[in-house]
Amino acid sequence: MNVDFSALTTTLSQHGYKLTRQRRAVVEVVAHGQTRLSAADVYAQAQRACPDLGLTTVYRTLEILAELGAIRRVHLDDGCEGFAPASAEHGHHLICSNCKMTIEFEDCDMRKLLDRVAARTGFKIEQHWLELVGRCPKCLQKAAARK
Amino acid sequence: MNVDFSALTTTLSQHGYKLTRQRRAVVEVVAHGQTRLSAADVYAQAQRACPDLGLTTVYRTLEILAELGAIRRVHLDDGCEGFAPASAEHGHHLICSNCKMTIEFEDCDMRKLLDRVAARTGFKIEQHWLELVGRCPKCLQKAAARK
DNA sequence: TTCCTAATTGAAAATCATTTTCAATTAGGC
DNA sequence: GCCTAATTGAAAATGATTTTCAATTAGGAA
Ligand SMILES: [Mn+2]
Ligand SMILES: [Mn+2]
Ligand SMILES: [Zn+2]
Ligand SMILES: [Zn+2]
Repeated sequence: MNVDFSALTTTLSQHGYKLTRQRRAVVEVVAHGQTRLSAADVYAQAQRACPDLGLTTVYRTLEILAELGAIRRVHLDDGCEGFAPASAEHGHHLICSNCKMTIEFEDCDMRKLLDRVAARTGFKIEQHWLELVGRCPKCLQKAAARK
Repeated sequence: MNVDFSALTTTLSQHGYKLTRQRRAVVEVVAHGQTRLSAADVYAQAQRACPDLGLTTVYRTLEILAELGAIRRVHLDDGCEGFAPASAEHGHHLICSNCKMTIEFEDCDMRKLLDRVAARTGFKIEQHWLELVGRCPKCLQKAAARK
């Protein structure tokens, strides 16, 4: 389900990127991330493994990872909420509105919908962008128990 | 298809907001907007009707309009791209990747998709967030003519 | 209409996230 | 181990958005 740490570091070097201590630390955090992560989040977590990490490097590394398709931006109503691990080439994210836990899902059969909108508007649709927000099982359980 | 100017000003005052010259100018621009608009875009256009308009007021007014559901944020891969008029209570946007022309569409029958994801993940899905990107008819035509 | 007041305004300052710059460090091919 | 281009972090720059605050104003009350 999650991005694999060593697969990612391999990908990085295959693309000519050096495997620095800083990049490893960032990849480590991203690969095991269970929620969407802002640059600051990643910075805070990765610094434990790599105290002399700079926020600048976090930004730079996240950009590389996004380019490689290992992470994807996640948005909510009020703006960009950060990045989430992306294992699937074409995946979408499902975010818990309470704890922000984030899951990737792949099947998104929207052909009919897309065809309909294309026919009606005359657009040629190139990409779609879908995000779901809801309550994760844990948060549902907690809410139920509280009553 | 578009948001109605006078309907919007009425809504504003019904919600206790004063109808200032500045707000009228912003609403005017938003109501007739054919593309997604950033605060700076709105500022530039609205200033023609209201030269002493301040950017601060544009931000404040856009926030109110978003609250009232008259506009909706639009995102692209690389971040928040601004606001688009939202006439439908539950609508989504279709954006031309070339000219940024933006159209709202309402039908989004995703029940099956949502049910499937919910069943698989255990999430209780509360909202979905869908955006389509493609080429608008005009841009398609131009591209075809160029060959 | 005129008055009054709370809401609204714009300029300037503050804030906040992100990007750029640049000199020092370092990964990894040789 | 050496060398060099890639990488790094601190600090400065940038750019968008928000806050502050004194002056203005819309619109209800008289
Ligand atoms: Mn999809
Ligand atoms: Mn929908
Ligand atoms: Zn949760
Ligand atoms: Zn177009």
